Amino acid sequence: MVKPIHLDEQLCFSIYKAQKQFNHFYAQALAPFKLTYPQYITLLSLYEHGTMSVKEVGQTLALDSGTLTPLMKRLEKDGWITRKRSAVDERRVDVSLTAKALSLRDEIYEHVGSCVSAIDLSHDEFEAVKTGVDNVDAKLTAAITQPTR
Amino acid sequence: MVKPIHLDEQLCFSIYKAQKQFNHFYAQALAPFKLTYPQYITLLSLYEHGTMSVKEVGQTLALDSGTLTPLMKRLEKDGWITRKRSAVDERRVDVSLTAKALSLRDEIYEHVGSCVSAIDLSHDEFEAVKTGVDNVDAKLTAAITQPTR
DNA sequence: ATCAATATTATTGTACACGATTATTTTGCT
DNA sequence: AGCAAAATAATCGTGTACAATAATATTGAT
Repeated sequence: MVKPIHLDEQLCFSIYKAQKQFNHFYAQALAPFKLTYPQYITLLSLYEHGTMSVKEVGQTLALDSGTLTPLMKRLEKDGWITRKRSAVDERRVDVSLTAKALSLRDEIYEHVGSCVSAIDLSHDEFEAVKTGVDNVDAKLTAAITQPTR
Repeated sequence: MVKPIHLDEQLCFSIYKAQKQFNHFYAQALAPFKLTYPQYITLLSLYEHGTMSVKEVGQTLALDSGTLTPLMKRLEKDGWITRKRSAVDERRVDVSLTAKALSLRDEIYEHVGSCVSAIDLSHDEFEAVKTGVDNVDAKLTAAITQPTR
């Protein structure tokens, strides 16, 4: 007497698909800048907080060095950021935005903003979904750290 | 006069993080079976629909052969599925569940079900979030195929 | 001051994801 | 029948993710 699991009734699957659609959406929106979505949110975090260590960027994005180190190297190669060992603490690598990144900031904001507003989603629904998803994320975090019973 | 973009106010970022948490959650839940989340949903689809071609599986999961071919080979190596060229249409590769997969089905359903119920989420909120996310997914799909204006 | 514990980044290995291309087979048009 | 167009998988290249490990630097307790 086991209840069958139907894929289309799974919240995880809805979120899995929506995340892929967002990726696709941002791939189009960011194409003029030749940025991927993870690269874009890395820049967003740096625009917001200024120069940070790799660790600190990782905390804002929930990513570790295994993901960020190669991603940062690509951003550096494409002239968006610079990476420099901290003189104060030689373990740290400080990541800073280049003049190019700073000068293109408003253009990115404007272009992405116009693409996003093309999604026909009311402010209220946006907020409702975001609150709900954030809550699910929190519940998952609690369920993961906690033993399952 | 460009409005700044704050990462934590972005719905895409909430969904991005929630998807990663689900991945983490299922990695724990599926550890006894040595399955990843994408492998798990592939089995779910096969449990639901029976033998299908790679193309058909791809349609149920929104994945293409570039992802599925190597994933299927791993599932085959681990004894979950068999792959066979269709006799009727030599272009197709039919994917079928093995006796192992069929015999473990209820065990997987039960174990995953108990893990999921450990997430403290009311039925109503579950439905509300899922409906909202599905709607966002649909709006994104419309925004992508449609030109941005 | 010493040295074990800790912190930070980089590296390695495995597994997706997906666009683009290739190889093979089937279908549809004449 | 003959052949261009379409369909299906596989392959290749690039870019995440993340666990585990390694390498180096810092801190803290004695």
